[in-house]
Amino acid sequence: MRADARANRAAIIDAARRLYTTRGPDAPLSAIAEEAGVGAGTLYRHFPTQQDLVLGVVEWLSATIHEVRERWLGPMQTNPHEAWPGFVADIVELRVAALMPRVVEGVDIETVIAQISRRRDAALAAVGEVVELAKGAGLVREDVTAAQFQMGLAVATRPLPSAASALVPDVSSWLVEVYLRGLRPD
Amino acid sequence: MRADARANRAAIIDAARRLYTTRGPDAPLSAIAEEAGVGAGTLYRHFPTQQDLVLGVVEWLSATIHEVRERWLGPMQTNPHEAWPGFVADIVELRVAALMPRVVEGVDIETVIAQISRRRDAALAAVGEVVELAKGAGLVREDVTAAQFQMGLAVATRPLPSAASALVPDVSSWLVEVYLRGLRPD
Amino acid sequence: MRADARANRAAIIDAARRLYTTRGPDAPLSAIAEEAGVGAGTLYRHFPTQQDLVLGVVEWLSATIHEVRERWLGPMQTNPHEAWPGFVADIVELRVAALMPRVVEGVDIETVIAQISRRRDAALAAVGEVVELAKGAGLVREDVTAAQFQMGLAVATRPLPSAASALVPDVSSWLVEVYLRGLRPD
Amino acid sequence: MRADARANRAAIIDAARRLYTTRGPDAPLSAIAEEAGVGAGTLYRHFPTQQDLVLGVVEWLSATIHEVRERWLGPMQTNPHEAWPGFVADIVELRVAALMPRVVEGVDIETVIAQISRRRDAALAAVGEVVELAKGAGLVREDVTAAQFQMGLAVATRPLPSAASALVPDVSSWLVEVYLRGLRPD
DNA sequence: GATGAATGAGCCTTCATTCAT
DNA sequence: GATGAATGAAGGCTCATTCAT
Repeated sequence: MRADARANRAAIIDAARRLYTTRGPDAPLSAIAEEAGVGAGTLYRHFPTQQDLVLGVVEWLSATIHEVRERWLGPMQTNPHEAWPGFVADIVELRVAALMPRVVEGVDIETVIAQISRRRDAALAAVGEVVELAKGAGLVREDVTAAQFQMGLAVATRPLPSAASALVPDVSSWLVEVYLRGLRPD
Repeated sequence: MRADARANRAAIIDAARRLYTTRGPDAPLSAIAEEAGVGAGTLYRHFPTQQDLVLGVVEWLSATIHEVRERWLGPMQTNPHEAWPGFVADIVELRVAALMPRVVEGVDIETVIAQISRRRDAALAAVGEVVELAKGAGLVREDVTAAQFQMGLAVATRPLPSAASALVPDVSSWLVEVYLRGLRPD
Repeated sequence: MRADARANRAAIIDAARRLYTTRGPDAPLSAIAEEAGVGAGTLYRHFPTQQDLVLGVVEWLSATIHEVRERWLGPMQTNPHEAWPGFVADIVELRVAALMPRVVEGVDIETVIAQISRRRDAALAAVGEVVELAKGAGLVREDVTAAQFQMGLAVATRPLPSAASALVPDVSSWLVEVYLRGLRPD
Repeated sequence: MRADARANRAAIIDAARRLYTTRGPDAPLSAIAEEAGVGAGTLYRHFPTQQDLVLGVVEWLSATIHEVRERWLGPMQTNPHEAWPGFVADIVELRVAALMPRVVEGVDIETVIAQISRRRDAALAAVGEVVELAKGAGLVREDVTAAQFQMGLAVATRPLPSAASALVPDVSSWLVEVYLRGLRPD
């Protein structure tokens, strides 16, 4: 039954990610369990504490960031000015920001930080490689760190309450543009 | 008891504003009542529905934005390059962003939008006057609207979970800098 | 200001009577105060406890029952068979039953009974006079007491939840007919 | 835990029925839960809305009415005059009336009526069979419907505030007698 | 005397978490 | 291992009652 368990684990992480993204950070655990197609008990078997679920989501995030980096490392070396917006778009697509609140809130931070950090550092290193190439191409100031870049992007793309978009259509992509422009050297 | 009631009303709005800013949009109403130094029933007398509380906070916000504009209109005419960062800092200080989720979420939007819009438009007009001066001084691109400026600032300064600041110290002010740089004409 | 106070007192009793009749026994005291056009404090000044309000309503009831008796005593002597249904209809109209739950529930019965009883006895005596005439005309069995008659009528006409009337239209008047028929001697 | 759940469900219905009968239609849900020996959450799992609890009680009522009909159908055929009061007493015993307010009030009537009606019609049909036998024996007028009979009985036996019985001892059974007498053909 | 604001207890409801099957 | 039922602690809200003006 090892295969079932593994599939369940993956389903739960995916469900958590989707629900946090679509329904916000207050999605009930029961909804996650249902979305994953498992019972509440199963969720707790796999992730006894919130930290564990957080860690699971972080693992998924880290792995996916590596995939993005794989995809764009070549293009960024060949033609950085053309590739850069595509890379950024793919990172934005991950909705890191939407996950962040749950990832960080309501959690014994001392405990989780240590567990997260390795994953996070690996992901940041992957992002950093691309950012370095962007610096080389004059797309990003020299003093910008990978962590700053990633965090800034996360903040800029945090989902807005739907009603906000009514006021300023497409804030998010406008803001990413402004952000990227602001990152450039003078 | 008219004076007491008015004081209580103001205390509740202030408490709501502070708690939404510090503890996030899920601050329990009981906490707001306690912070305001009133009973739960008093909160309900003044603000029977969430909309009413939201509207109260929006009113406070609108009034305060006008004060900020009063303060900076002169300096922006005299010496825009020096005044601009100070104006922005004052707007940031209002933590509009921290209030936004509650202002927009979990509320019968159709109903409240109409009531809010007049206040909001007035506030945006006030902000807009200053932004126009900034455009005149070459600090902001011509195609930026007051709504875009304000919303972008709000998103950039939305409070992060405290743990996030551990990773990138002072993200918010760094991000505001990047944002302002990105707003400039090429 | 004696006149004002008296008018307020009457307005409160009338409001209580109307609200208990229309909105049921759970009408909030604040609604009664509003219906009476006075503040909550005024209601409490006149009727410090529920008993007092109950007593007030009972007084109104007693007085009105006497009026009904005045109106029908003559006709019942002249032409009892014709007058009897009219008398019953007038008593039904008082909606004694609708008031009963509040009159009797949630009240320190030991205390209130003593205060009520004199009024009630007077009212029952008034009803009794008419009932005696009905007995003389062969409309009511000899062993029926005024209290039984009144209470039975009250029970038979207690207001039904509105949805119940959908099932059996006009239950109340049908039931009063059956009741009156059941009261007759064999 | 399927067995436990079923037992809990039954216990909740029984508790609701008993509390509505004894403490009136305003019995707090917490009291029902306690009486049933379950937590508040369990009550909500089984009956997420008031409609659901109402429906549960109606189901119990319908089933029990059928049992009563089973018990009396034979006797009513053999010896209707002797059986009739016993049948009526058993129906009275169900305290349908005590349940009625909750069954009908404070409920989205449009929604629940449809769900209830089948059960109710079946129960009325069962009662109707016995009533027809009573008509055949000259105990009930021809124009009385099963719905009228049942509703009249319900109204006549609705529980009185305890203090009312002090005035007229045993109103309920006296009233049922009068009611039955009133139902007879002239 | 009248007013209506303030209070706080109590009820309804949701949801994270545990546990029997 | 999986399931989903049970639990109980909050939180939202109402309303009887008190009290300052």
